[in-house]
Amino acid sequence: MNTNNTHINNQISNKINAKFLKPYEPSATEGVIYKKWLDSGFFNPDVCVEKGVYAKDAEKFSIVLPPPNVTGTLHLGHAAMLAIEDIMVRFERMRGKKTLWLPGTDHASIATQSKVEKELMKTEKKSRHDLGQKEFLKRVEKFAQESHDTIVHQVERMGASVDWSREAFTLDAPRNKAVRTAFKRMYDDGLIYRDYRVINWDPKGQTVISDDEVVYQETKALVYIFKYSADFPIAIATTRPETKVGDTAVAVSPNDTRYQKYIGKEYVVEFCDVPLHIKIISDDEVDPEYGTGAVGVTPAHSMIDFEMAKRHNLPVIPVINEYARMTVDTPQLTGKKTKEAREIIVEWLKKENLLEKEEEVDQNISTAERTGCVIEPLPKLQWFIDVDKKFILPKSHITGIKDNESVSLKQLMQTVVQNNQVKILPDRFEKTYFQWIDNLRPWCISRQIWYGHQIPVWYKNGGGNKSPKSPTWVLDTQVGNNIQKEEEKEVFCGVEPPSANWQNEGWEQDPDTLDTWFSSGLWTFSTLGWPEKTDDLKTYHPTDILETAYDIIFFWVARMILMSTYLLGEIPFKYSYFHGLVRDSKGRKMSKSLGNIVDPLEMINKYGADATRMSLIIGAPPGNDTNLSEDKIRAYKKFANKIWNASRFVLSNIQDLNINIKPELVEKDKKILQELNALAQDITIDLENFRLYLAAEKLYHYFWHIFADKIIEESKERLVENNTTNQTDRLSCQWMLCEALKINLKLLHPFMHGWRVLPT
RNA sequence: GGGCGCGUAGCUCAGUUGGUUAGAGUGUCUCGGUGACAUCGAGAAGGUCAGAGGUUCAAAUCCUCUCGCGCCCACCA
Repeated sequence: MNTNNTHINNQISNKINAKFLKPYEPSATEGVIYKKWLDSGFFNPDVCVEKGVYAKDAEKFSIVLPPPNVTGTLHLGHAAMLAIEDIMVRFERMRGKKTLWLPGTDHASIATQSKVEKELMKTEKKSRHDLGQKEFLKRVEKFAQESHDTIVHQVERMGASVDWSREAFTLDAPRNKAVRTAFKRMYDDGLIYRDYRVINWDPKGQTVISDDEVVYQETKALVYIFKYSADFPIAIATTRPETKVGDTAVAVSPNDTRYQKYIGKEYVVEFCDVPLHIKIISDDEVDPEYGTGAVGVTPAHSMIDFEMAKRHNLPVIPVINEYARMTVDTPQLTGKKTKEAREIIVEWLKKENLLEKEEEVDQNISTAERTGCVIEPLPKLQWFIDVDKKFILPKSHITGIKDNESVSLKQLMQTVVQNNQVKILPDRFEKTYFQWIDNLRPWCISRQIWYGHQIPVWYKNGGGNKSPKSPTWVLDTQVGNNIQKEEEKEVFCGVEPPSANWQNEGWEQDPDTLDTWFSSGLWTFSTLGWPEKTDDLKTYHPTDILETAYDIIFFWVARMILMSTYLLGEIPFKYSYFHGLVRDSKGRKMSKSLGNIVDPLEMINKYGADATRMSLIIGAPPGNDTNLSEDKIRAYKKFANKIWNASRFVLSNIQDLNINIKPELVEKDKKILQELNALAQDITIDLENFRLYLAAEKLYHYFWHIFADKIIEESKERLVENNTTNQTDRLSCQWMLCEALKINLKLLHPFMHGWRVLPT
């Protein structure tokens, strides 16, 4: 900033009599400095323009803070994120750009709700249903508020120069309006639709989750090869015998000579006292080489089988419910847990001599990200976003896509990265990104969670011509009936309810809430006031950099690109910079169960925020995981102390220097300053190219091993006061030291916020 | 099955587009000094840069293969 030279000069001249504690005490300095900055208002670009810090028409630079979940406290990953972004922001601010770093928090629906549920069960032995929705939500909001306050405090302690006046929350009123607006628009374009299909059900969380929230875990499983009955011609294999009571077909490969003769035939068998009607079908999906070359088709409890059933018009018979218990109507199975049912059926198979083989295989079992519970695929009516459906994009700022062009969301997501409008750093993650899009299926966005944005859709009995897609191929099963009922209802989707008096007119709002990533996807522009046409939106969007951990590239980064290109016709950010995961000193993931979580606040208290920041920057190129040890943080506390003491030395040796009159410099000093300016150039280039880790390391090395070890050491002789023989040299040396220190501190400022101004 | 990354000093890791004796922190050893700094200074030991082959005047860096480790994605019952 243009004020800084005067500022430092004043500090220097005022310093003489000031207390200059030794050793350096970060806790005594950092808080004071941050407070000064907060009070100055310089974190707010409007204030900066007002005070003339930079011109009204200065180039802008904007970053939105990835909003931390209000599920508790920040961890070292957040600290790394704050450090990196603060460096970027302070660097650009110093270069005179109109800089905005917009903070906020995320309601993280399912994560927050399950956290509170867990706590409730632990302390009061109650479920959320025991409390009721209203009371439960009160508890969640209270918890969220407390977490928010903790997080804000931690962000401040890190020294993050965010503009608090613009703080946002993914579940506050303006963001809710944005969510409803986005939903409505997608609904009208036919991109959001309601469909009946097999989804990922989390029996513990009692909600559906998206494909991305499924975590695969390698386990050993038993595969059973058996026949439904003694006179059934084909043996099939399964790892889940309990689902077989829901089978409606056996599928074989169309070219499989072994089974040709059976295709099209139908069998009625009694399987573990359950009557089954099995049709033999042929489908390309079946691999004749694998297993017995024949697949038992369970349309209700397998996504592949469900699709197969669709193609062959097979009945869908659900036999497992939301609590992972059997619903099939036979005394020995009804109400049993799936695991128990499996044992019963295997026993029955053995008894009937139908089990041909049993072998152990490696299997990827799907579990829910948040609860860890094994996923139960169930057929359900849910809301989805269609990523393949074409729609008209009215206004496009996207290279290669014209106004009013017909495109799909997938195309939009692919185009902006392909044409480099959004650059992904490090670029190897581009491959990951494209691979994800290629495999992308409809995004399930509805959740049976209480905490979140309620779906802006209302239903009314009667009317009913706006019904969702009819699953005509579903037979008259229990679930089929439910669907029929839903279908008879009139559907209204709107930013606002169907009428002011909707409750009394028989309308009911959809009780489901939205996937938390739906609202996160809007973050770059919902925070700037969208759907309102605000100045902020005009000035700061698209943002310049989105900086986050690589593990949310799909959840968040891709969804932001989706939402922004669709709703605004423009990219959400120009660069997507990914940092790695912060692991413990042995390279393990930090987790509660391992007890190796390092609390950033504790490190800040012990070593200072600047030391903590430096330890997270140096040796951490984009995208690489870093192992962090306390030793490393301690090392940078020593560095802070070094800066402090070097500054003390310089200041106490230039007391008789008139800093307003530049003396004639000797060659040696000219050269030193030239070299330092070259370093400044070099570091600027590093920062422009996101090589923060290199810039920080170079600064560290220069300050300690060149400036302190060489330049200051060599200056000691030259500074001797009674060295009257060469006053010119002494004066030159003084000036050089003062100048070099100032430049060093300026260069250090983005990294170590405590060194913006000299301590008083 | 597909993709990505890693293997550099005892330990944890840097090394930007290939270019002088390969660096940092930490640890070890010797010495110094308490008027910037013991959260210190000077110096030392310690690396066939996983292995093999290739490209090049020149390779830790580029290419191929091998070994070891980690991660992500995928509807093989």
